[in-house]
This record gives sequence, structure tokens and C-alpha cells, in this order.
Amino acid sequence: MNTETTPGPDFIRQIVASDVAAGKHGGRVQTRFPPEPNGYLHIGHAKAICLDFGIAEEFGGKCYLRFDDTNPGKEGVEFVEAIKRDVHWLGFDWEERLTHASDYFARLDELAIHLIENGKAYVDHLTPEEIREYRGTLKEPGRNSPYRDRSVAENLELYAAMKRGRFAEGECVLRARIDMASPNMNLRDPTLYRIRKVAHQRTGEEWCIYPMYDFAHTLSDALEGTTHSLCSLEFEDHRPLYDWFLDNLPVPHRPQQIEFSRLNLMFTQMSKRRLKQLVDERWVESWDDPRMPTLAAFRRRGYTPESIRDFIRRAGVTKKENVIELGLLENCIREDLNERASRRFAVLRPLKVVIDNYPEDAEEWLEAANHPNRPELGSRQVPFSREILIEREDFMEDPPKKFHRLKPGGEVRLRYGYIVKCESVVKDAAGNVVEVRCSYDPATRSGAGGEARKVKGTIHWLSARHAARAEVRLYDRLFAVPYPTGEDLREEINPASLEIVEDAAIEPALADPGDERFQFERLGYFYADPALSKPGRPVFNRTVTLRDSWARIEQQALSG
RNA sequence: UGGGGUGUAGCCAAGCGGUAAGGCAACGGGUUUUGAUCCCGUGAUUCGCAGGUUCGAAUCCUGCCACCCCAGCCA
Repeated sequence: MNTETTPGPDFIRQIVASDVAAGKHGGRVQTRFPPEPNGYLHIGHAKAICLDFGIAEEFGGKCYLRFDDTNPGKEGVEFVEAIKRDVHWLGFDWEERLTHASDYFARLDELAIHLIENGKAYVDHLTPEEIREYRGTLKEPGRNSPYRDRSVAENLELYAAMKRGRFAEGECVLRARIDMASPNMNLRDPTLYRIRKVAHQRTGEEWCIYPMYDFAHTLSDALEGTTHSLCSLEFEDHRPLYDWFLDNLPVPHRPQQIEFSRLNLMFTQMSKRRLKQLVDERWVESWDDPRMPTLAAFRRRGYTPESIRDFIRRAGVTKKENVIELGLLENCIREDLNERASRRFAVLRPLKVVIDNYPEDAEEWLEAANHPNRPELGSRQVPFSREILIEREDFMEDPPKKFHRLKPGGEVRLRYGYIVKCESVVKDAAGNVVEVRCSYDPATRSGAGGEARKVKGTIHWLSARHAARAEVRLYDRLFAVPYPTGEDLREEINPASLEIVEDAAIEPALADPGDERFQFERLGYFYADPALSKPGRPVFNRTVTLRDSWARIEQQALSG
């Protein structure tokens, strides 16, 4: 299916391949996906996951799932559980390689002491504000802290005191002693440890000092044996610091950091902070609301993990900032579902059609293929009777040119059934069409040679008295603007991102859909919401619409 | 003249000195009992711009321009 166009190796795979060929790291490949458990994984993370796990797999290496849990208070187990579930769902397995930065706290502490002993770290009693002032600006160098030249002995003692809880939060920090005049801000004596007197989800009260990202991350990589440490572009500036730690500490491995650009999607906000805000301010129902770009949301909406991986593969890996069109993602899920989803009938907004020349209490069961191009998927029987339901949109009293559906005096084929002709319409007091009267041609029954006569249009339908009912949720993009900043949600949010159809009609075979994905013919792909559905009363999420070239033609027909 | 990056079609993206892959979108046409699927066809005299080197440059050099990231005791 997805093998016809496999892109050549991206620049990272090229580097890894040449490292392996050169015998670097003993020919070993090891990566890691290091999420901070402070939110849900989104489709941007899927890129990192596919890269980290994918590269390890392709080169016969290993990938670790390592939680970067260095900031207790912002992190929690509910997020680690969600992250584990999402990585598994996407199709990757860390096996026994589940670690946490906190697993290394004791080693990190030793390494911090090593830096102090070598005069490369010091305890700084400047206030946070003072540290900022002393750091200088982008264009001016910083100044040395007055505490920068404390003796090794004094630093050792002060650091031990920090660790014992003798200082209050914010009173002092441990800093690397590098270069306050460096043009790279990350090298202006970065903070290594800060005091946090809160319980950690895993280490409890054991520590009251916690390592900062650069220190913990670099050394976790080195301690764990990472060979290729892949991360996004904003850490490019951190690489000199990453390397500084490796140069100045006795570590067993020397990983290499390689940066790539994050994945961005049009009409989508990917920042974790904004996603959290969407949830907290109730713009959406939850982190897994099907309109969200989280993996949990895509799962609930009916996306397959295969389609997400295919999307990531097609999007590519470079260092260029990019914003990918929604169309590519939609194409990926349509392509996957077109191949695998069984077809069914559902009528979202029913309009009653009475077939006057069809016997009052007759009924027959017509054979309908589960997949038009895959006979091996079999068929099901759909009931037909005198009163049927069709889509309101499929009837127009005064249609534009090229309208191939039902209109006064016109004919359409009822898919897998008969050709019917509209004889008259019934209207209510307000002039709305409430019922359509048709006649049918018994000779045109599907199967039995009834294909002989051709008509322009074919529409889906349901026998009125046999139809079951369901709630159907139709989703549109969450943001109305192509490049949302997330700064003013009131302005940017699409007010019509969710449309709930309370009482759609569905064919009997759909009343208990289970975990299967379906195409509702001519409408799109649908998946029963695992959280909202009840036995006999499913709630279907529309995963994605079908491509709709009529929509364009209709526009032209109406405007031209 | 802070530092670090990036510029190839509407959106992605190959290309690594030998004469611009591919995907998505768009647009034509064919098949079709889903206006779906499927099939076939159509795009860059040009690679941010300007010079230079070379028999030959998207690829090398110089200059310029545009955009992104960095001043958390976040990651």
C-alpha cells in the first residue's frame, strides 16, 4: 500500500548510516524519546517518536522511552500513563527500556560534585532577578556573579547544605562556571540545580534539589548509552553546552545531538501550553476531544496509527521550518480507510420518500457489497420497503445545472436497489418539502440484470421502518485561521468545529459497530466513539469526509 | 558586524559540480450503481537575490536580503 514511494533517507538517517559504516560507537545505534510528563502527546511528537523508534529499528538498535521528570509539580503520573498508551498505540515498543531522568538523580549528584571539585561549578546566592541582570543581553556580555570565585571547599559545603534543605527555594542555585561573556547565552554559567521543596512523583521527598534540563538530559543520554540524541531545532544553541558537559565530566558514552525541525500543521496549534489552555478554558471537552491534535484525540476520532505514521513519513525530516497542509494528513487517513473500511448506509438528515407503486407491507432484502473494489470482504443484506429515507441534500426542488440527484420529474438509482422517479412533493405550511412521492421501476432492481438502464445519479437510502438511530458528530478544523498564534482564541477558534447530529438514521447492521471503522457511503469515514457510545445507541465520530468534487462544481454552478 | 539556523512549485521534499526525483494540492481526460475509489495526462529554462570560479553551478566562493531560535531557578 504505502510502499510505492519510499522517500530516500533523510539527513539524520544519512548521518546514522555513515556513523554505523565508520564503526562509530562500535557500530551501535541507540536513541531515546524523552517526553516531559506534563501534557498529552500530539502529532508533532509523533514525528519525534517515529524518528527515534524508527531509526533504532532500522539500524538494529534500541530506543528508550525516558521520562524527563526533573520538574516536580508540573508533572504527573496521569500524563506518563497517557504517554505510554499513545506510544504503544502508534505502534512502538520500548520493551524493558522504560527509564526516567529521576533514575539518575544519584549519579547526577555525583557528577555535580565532580564539577564543583574541579572548580567548574559553584553555588550562587544571587536572587533570580539578579541572575537575570548579571546575565547581560543578547548583544552585551554578562558579568560574573560575586559568588563565582568561592573556593571548592566552600562550594562543596554549600551544595551539601542545599541538598540537606538548609536553604529556601530561590535562595541559591548551583551553576556551571563557563563564560559570562559568551555570545551563546546558554554558556553564561547555566543553572544546574535549583531548590524545589515539593514531592516528586517517583522519588518523593528524597530530594529537595532538582537538576535542570541541560544537565539532566545530556547526562541521562550519556549514562544510558544514547548514540544519537535527536531533538528539535530550538536546542541547536544548547549543543555547545551539551558537548561541554561531555567534555568536562567522566561519562561512559559520548552521544551526538542532532536537531531537526518540528512538525507544524496548518489550522492547528501545537504548543503544549496552548493545548492545555484549550482544555482548561473549556474550548474543547478534554485532551482527547476529537478536534485536538493529540494522539489520543486522533485515536478517538478514528485515525489509524498506520495513517499517522504514513503522514509523518511523507512529511519528511529536515532542518527547515515547515507548516504542512491539512490535506496531506487527510489524504493519508482516506487512503488507509478507503482500503480497509467496510461500507454502510447512514442518512444524517433524513427526508421521507414514499414509493407509491411499491406494495404497502412488502419488504425485501437487497444485497449490498461491503467494499466495491474488494469482493473478498463480502456483503450484507439491507432492507427495502415502501417508505425510505434519503439525505435532504439529495433532493432539490429547483436544482442548479449538473445536479445528478433527485429533482421533480427526475430519476435516480437507489444504490443496490431500484431506479425511482420523483412524481411530486409534499410541503408543510411554511413551504418546506417534508416528503417526496416517487414511483419505482421494478425492472431495474440491482443484480437481476437491472443494471441495463443507466441514470446519472446514485444515492444512498434507508428503509424508514427498519432504520436504527445514532448520534453523529461532525468535526471541522478547530481553528479558523491557517496560522493560529493561540494568542486570542476568541478570534482564532472556529465556532463551527463541532456539529452534533442527534438523530441520524443508520442501517440495522450499524447499531452495534464495536471497534470497526466504516465508510458511510457518500458521507465519509466514521468510528464509534469508545467513550460516548452505549449498547444499541452508538455515537459516531466522523473521522474525515470523502473527497467532494461536487462541492466545487456546485460552487461554480451557483456562482456562474 | 551578538550567537545559532534556514531559504528548490501553493504545501512538503529529493538533489552532495554533469544539465531540476517524488508526494500532497490544483487543473484536464477516461472508467464507475459512492460526484468516492481507480487510471491517464499537465507544471521550475530554473533552485532567496547579485556577482565570481568552472567547459559545466541548485550544488564551490564572495557579498547582500528574508525568515526562525536564544536573555526560565521550564523543557
